[in-house]
Amino acid sequence: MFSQTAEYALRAAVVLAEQGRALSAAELARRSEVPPPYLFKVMGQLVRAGVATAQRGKNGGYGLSRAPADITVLEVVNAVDPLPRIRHCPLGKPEHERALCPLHHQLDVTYAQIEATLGSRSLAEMTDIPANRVS
Amino acid sequence: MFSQTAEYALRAAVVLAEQGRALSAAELARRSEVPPPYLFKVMGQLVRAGVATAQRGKNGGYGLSRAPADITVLEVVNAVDPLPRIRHCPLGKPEHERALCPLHHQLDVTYAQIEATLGSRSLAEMTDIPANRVS
DNA sequence: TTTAAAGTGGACCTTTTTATCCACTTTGTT
DNA sequence: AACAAAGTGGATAAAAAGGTCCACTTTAAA
Repeated sequence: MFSQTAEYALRAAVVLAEQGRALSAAELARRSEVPPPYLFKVMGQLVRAGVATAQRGKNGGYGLSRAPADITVLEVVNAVDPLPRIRHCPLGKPEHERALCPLHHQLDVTYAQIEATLGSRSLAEMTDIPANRVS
Repeated sequence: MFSQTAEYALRAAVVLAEQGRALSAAELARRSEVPPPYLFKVMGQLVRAGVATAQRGKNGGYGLSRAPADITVLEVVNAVDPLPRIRHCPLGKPEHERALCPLHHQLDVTYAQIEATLGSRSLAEMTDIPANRVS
């Protein structure tokens, strides 16, 4: 359901949130267990989406662009693998142009639910710090 | 998010629900706009999952194995592309063996939500018959 | 009982996703 | 200024998903 890339992006983001500081790609890859060469790809997407920051050159590394409490799980997922929404019936059906057919409406409602759920959870809540843990 | 195969399976199932009778593969493919050769693959999975029935030989075709009101959207999705659930932390972390880390717990909660939502909707509700339509 | 319609299963091809590698650029340190 | 650590971008490879094809079996009807 969620892609492997989304899983990697979330792991890396949560590690950065837990550490509270920038980490080199090598260290971030080790801690998040993301294949090191692939981590560059994933982090590049997070940087372009404005979720992470990259520092090039010696002593460089990756950090979060905002406080963990201000970054949602949804933002991370959307940076690498955007949650789809169904705006038009996949079948060309003209009678479904204005209102989706019941099936696609239901699927879209389901996507909207996922968006709402993940959009209401911050990276801070995903760290192992017990105070932040929510059911 | 939902795979193309799941989309095809749902379309075909809803068409069968709307027609209320068995349809040949050719006619089902046409009405559901699923690539005809691929429809065999998809329907084979629905048959094996006990959601659809196949009649071979002359005048054969595909039908639903139960009344549309007794088949959930979840069953159709699970037949071709099972909703994953996270039971163990994808990282080997021993400290997460008993309780998932907050991140994977949250992802699993999200999957559970999707299951609950799709499990509460029947194929009958996905037909274009207004009486059945639910927000 | 032959025939032709219709689904099955397996091999195969294509596209997308996942993953790797390397030449290049950036930048702190000496 | 030179060097080396560290991220970037593009080419490439491997694996999975999506899609096609065909020889085969089943079955109703003539």
